[in-house]
Amino acid sequence: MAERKVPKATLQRYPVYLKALRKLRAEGVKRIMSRELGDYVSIEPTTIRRDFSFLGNLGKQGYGYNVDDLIEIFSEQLGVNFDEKIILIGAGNLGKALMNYNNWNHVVGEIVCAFDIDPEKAKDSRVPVYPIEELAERIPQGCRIAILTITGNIQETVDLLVSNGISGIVSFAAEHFSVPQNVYVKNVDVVSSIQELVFEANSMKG
Amino acid sequence: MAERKVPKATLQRYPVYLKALRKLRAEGVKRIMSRELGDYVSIEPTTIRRDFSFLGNLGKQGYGYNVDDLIEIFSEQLGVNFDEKIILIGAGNLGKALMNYNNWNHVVGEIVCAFDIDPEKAKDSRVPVYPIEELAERIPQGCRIAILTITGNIQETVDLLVSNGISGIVSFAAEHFSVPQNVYVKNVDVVSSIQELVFEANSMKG
DNA sequence: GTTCAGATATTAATATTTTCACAAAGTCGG
DNA sequence: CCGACTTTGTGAAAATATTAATATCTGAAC
Repeated sequence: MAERKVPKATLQRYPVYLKALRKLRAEGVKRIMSRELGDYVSIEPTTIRRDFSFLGNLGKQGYGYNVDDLIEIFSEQLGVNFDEKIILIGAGNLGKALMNYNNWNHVVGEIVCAFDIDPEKAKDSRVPVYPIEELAERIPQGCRIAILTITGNIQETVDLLVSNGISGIVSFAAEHFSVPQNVYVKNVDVVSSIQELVFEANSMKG
Repeated sequence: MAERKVPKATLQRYPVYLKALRKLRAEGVKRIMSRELGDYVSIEPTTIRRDFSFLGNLGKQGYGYNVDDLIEIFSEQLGVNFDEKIILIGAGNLGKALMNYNNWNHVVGEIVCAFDIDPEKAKDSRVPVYPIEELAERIPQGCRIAILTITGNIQETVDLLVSNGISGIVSFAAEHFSVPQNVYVKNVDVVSSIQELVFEANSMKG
């Protein structure tokens, strides 16, 4: 029952659950039922139960789920307790905003250091900023995940990251790039998001 | 053949195509086949052809697609030529970074103005920042899309936006909120994205 | 104890999305 | 201008994902 492959669609909802559960716990909720949680995050209770079932028998019939237990399991699964070391590529406006993002630690590891073509321009940052050429020597041991906020030389930079062991990239880059099969990319792209919304809005009108 | 409802999954790929096509054009590519484009963006050629088919007969048999034509069509569909007026809610670190984001204009409209609880703190910004209470009177004519970068009072703020005609929200907020059926929300969440990557990375290991 | 209401876990049914397979249509070299 | 070749567009099949239905389990009340 556990250990089955988690569907992609399900995986995308896990962080939503974790966020909601944390919020609920902060409000003092100790126990929750799939229906309540469903109302809270706008997801069908049935979908929630199935999503949970991939991680084991998390609930009890006639009772629901223990909020603390769920948080622990999801935290584990989503890397919160692994203290993931993350590097940031690009220390411009956006990069700085990400470095200063509070609530970052203890949620999904931390940004350990940053790299930029011009490290001087980001002197007042919370983590060390190194020149991009020093990536190979400066990259932390076991680092798998990079956040990309640069605007030029994307493909070249991505190739460099991949050849240095990065297997997950969160990209803010407007430009497209290619990666090998075993590397995962999540695009965090405001422009694309807006484009989707515009398309939706326009098809409503028609 | 056109005018059929575009599936959600397809819609999410349109911005990917547009980005890739722009890149290809910049490289001098005039014409492309679904297989090539598929290699480029890691999407099956068949999927690409079907995605395209919702917008009409864009290609020619035995030839492929004209890159310029595709770009024009996608730009149109995704609002690039509509000069969409966008408002920004929250003028903190992230909000400022978004305002200063270059390449913003001519890609999907522009941020016209911002709103914040404390407009004073963002005096040096590129667009006017108004107090959130003035939203109703300051919101631009025909504005449909808002970017949300605030951390508290989410639901209340969202309700205000919706009641003032906003039908699309790009949210950077960590917290979940509810919207009516006819309002679309795209969540842009770095932390969630990283969590997904960590989960993937961990299931690779296992 | 025993019963019963209530909620999960899971099987079956439905809906959506992707892929296959191929006819139709246009290209391009000669 | 022809005809072999290529690539699209699309119905049908397969694979995924969601929802409905049901069997099963829990815990509290009596």
